[in-house]
Amino acid sequence: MNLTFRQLKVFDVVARHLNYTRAAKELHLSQPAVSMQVKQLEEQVDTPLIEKLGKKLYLTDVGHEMHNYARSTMQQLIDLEETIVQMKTLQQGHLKLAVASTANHFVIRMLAHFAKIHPKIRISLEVTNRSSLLELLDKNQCDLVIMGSPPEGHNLMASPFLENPLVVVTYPEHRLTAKKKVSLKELIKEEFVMREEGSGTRIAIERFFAEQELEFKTKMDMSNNRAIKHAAEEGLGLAIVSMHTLELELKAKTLKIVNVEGFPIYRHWYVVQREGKRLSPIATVFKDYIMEGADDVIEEFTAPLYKHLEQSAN
Amino acid sequence: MNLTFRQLKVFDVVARHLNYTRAAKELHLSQPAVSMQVKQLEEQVDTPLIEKLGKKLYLTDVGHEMHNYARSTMQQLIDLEETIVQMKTLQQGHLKLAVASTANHFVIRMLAHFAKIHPKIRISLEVTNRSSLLELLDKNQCDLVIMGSPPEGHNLMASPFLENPLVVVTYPEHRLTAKKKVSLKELIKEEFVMREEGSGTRIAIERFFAEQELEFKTKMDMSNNRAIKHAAEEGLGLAIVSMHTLELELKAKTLKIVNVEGFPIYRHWYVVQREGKRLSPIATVFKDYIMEGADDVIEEFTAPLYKHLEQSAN
DNA sequence: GTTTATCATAAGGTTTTATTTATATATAAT
DNA sequence: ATTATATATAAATAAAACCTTATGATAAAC
Repeated sequence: MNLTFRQLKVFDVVARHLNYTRAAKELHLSQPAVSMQVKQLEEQVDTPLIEKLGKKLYLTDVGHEMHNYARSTMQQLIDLEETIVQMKTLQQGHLKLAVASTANHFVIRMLAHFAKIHPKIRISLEVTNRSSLLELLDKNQCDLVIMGSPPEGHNLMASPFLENPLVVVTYPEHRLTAKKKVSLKELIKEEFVMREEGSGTRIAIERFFAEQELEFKTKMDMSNNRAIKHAAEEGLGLAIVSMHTLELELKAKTLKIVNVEGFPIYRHWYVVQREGKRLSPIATVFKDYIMEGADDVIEEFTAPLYKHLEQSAN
Repeated sequence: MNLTFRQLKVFDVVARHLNYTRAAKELHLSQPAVSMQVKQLEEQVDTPLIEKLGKKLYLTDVGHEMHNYARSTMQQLIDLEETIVQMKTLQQGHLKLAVASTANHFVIRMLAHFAKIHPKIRISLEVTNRSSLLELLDKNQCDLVIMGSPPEGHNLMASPFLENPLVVVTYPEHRLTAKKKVSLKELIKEEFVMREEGSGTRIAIERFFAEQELEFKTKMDMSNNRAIKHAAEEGLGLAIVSMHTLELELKAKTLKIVNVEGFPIYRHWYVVQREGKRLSPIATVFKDYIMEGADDVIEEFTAPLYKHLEQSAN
């Protein structure tokens, strides 16, 4: 059976009017054109759909079935069109994000704002570690990833959108917090609580010390950023973390920034996507938002943090 | 937007495989043919449906929507086809009936009429005794059975559709036929020609006399209704039979109804089907016909009979 | 009986569609 | 760097779909 939408469309009009001539007028066609469409449809199902008694037309039983089908299918098509338009105009859509756990906190802030601007958009957010992020990108299971130090050469396109200061922190009573300036030599006498090898933060820190031709002592390493901060609070060692993860701890004064020479280490946060990937409309908009439109929200978030940074230098 | 079913069909296969080459194989087409169908579909909605990252294909969001639509519409089309085939079988179907021999005569009248309404229907009619009827039903070898007193608890569904008067008959010159009213006491002095034990008619008669706490004398019993009537004509005894079997004999005046107190015994004719059996379309139609549409034919058949009944009372 | 309205049929032509082969391009694997 | 695999593009063509005009047929209305 090989129907055409044209046949269904024409048949629908005929079935509504039960009159070929008037149907032809509605369709701006000649009457035979209409008759032929119906006839072809009847040939497809090998059954009469319309029956002529005297001068009047009637739908046969099969004709009624066909009419139902035609209307249903055409309505679904209209719905589909609507959905597509909505997706195109961002009144609908699904934004699939994944973020590094260290970025979680401030990304959620941005998302809260973004969601208000686009209330009908559905958002999925996956918070996970570096390797899972890369896997998600590879499998095309998310639109965009936000992370600290994207690897190169993975067919990825990374755009920095915000500086990401790494700072040294410890519990407030630590003797170094009282100092106006701590030299690197002094610093490396301390023991550190670190992110695991291979993590973005760890790589950045290793590179930094390597450039200074210094080595640091790792007391513990763990993969959870919150656990690291907690360890620092408990005095297990100094921690080097993104300042953006410290909002709560600085406010509650459970941690304090140590003003070390050469710190903060300025890295960046990146929006990452697969090279060649055509972003969905909503993903495009979100990326633009991150790169340009979210300044206010970011400012609001980072300003208090930078204040703490200034304080540590006084 | 002017899609074609072809595009949807091809797109569905591609969406399932996410691989043009394999889709082409399934469709017995060249690979470019497939690519082009998809491309045309994309042009229709003016949005990419499939995206290629590296060597792998993925559906876009809109692609997913389209895929849903395609599958839904095609499934509906399959359903429609099925429905149409079923409807068509109404015009080429096969109605398999079985009737109790006593019902034979008037059922054939109905069938003659029904066959005129549905000229392309093939009809099988089996006329047989009660136990064979039940066996046919049990083996699902017929659609419907028409009989007098369906047994209960055999997973059967029986619908009464016509009253079935049992009357006492004998040859016209019998002394009882002259009487205006014959009492039951008088009746049981007579000898009877009966249907065999276990037959529907016999069961009904036995029940009737048991309720009256009377006993009747069986001179002969036989399984053939026509033989019973013949025996009654020959004066071997009174017969109690369904009035519906008497059309010829009453007309030819070879038998006459005796007006006995409490007679006729009103039983019913039933259409019987296996419980849970999905009747074929044509069987459904025939059952509807019996239950409602055949009134005229039945009336035409029974009216003369009831006249004979009235006469016997005068 | 004639007219009118309506559908069916036929012939003809234009456009669109479906498909193939051949070839180019791109990616991943070796 | 080369090869193998998959998709994209182009050109050609055969088939079909679609529509029109002209005409025939039928039933109801006048």
